[in-house]
Amino acid sequence: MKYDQTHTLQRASSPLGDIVLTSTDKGLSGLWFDGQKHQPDLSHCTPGTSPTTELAAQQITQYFAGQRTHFDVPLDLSTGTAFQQAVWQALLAIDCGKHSSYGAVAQAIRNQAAVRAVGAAVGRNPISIIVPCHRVLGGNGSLTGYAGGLERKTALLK
Amino acid sequence: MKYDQTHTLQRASSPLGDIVLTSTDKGLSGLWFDGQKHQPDLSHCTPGTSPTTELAAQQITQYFAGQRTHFDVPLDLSTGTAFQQAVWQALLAIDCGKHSSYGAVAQAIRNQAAVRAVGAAVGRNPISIIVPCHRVLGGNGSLTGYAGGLERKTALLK
DNA sequence: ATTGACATGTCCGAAAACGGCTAGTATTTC
DNA sequence: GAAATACTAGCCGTTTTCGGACATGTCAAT
Repeated sequence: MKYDQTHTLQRASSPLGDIVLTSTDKGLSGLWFDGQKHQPDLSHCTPGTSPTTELAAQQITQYFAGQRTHFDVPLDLSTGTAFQQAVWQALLAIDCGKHSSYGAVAQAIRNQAAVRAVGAAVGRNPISIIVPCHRVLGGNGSLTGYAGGLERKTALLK
Repeated sequence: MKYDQTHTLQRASSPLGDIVLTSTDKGLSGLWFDGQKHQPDLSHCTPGTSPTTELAAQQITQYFAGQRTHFDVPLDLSTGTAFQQAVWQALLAIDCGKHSSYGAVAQAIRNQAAVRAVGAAVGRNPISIIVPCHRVLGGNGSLTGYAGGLERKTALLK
């Protein structure tokens, strides 16, 4: 996946490491930990800030400070396929403090059998933290994987 | 083994501890001492009473009072495998006051060699007391085991 | 075009373990 | 010697465990 020049790119830092934010005119389009897995090619983005990235960075800071459990930044998830968007939308329904499983998500999008595909889609989540991909555990409650590293996943589940 | 909602579940008490009775429309399907071994999952039963459980509870009371040596409650043993049902049927043929052995039961069901399997089946007897699993002793007349505890077994052999 | 690898979960078959045993040999006891 | 224990190895249905196979959507690499 290549993000084009219409994406604004801003850098910031967090207790769990530096992060990168990107946005389009439709909303926040990306949020990755530095050097995490599945990070797309951002070389064509125009560095800088935008109201959206600024707002997101601010809310992320509050979130890590424990002063926020819910985000209200406009999101632009149009980069994914229809299936991926459905999965990511389902993730947004998991409230702070709750968990889910890959099977449950598959059920939520009425595609019971696509459990494995859900796993792949969750892994490609472009907006860490805000789209709570870290709240998805294995069916038996076990931590399974995280594009940013398992230690970050456990930290986010505090 | 899981007992479904079609089973009615009633509680009662006896000199040897509290007991649980379950029934279907075909007859009494279970009778266990509270918390005994091999008790199946009863969480899906509908609590309440039925003519069958009432009758059984009444006859059990009489039995413990020494006023009864034989039961005539309709039984539903369909929960077990074919082998288990055969064993349980064989147990019903042991009159009050008499004993048998695992080997003898094996012989009774024409499966001479399945002595050990008989032991396992006897242990899973779903209807304590009425199906007299406590009257089965070791080949040398020794008490061997009882899902509800050996002390109950000796007490029942009074 | 094809293939293979994934942040999984379910199902089915085969294999192994586990008993409310027993009869047959060893070892111990008088 | 005889009689009490102790260990052994078969017996067989059930239960538990384990190992594949499979389904699904995407992406990266042939």
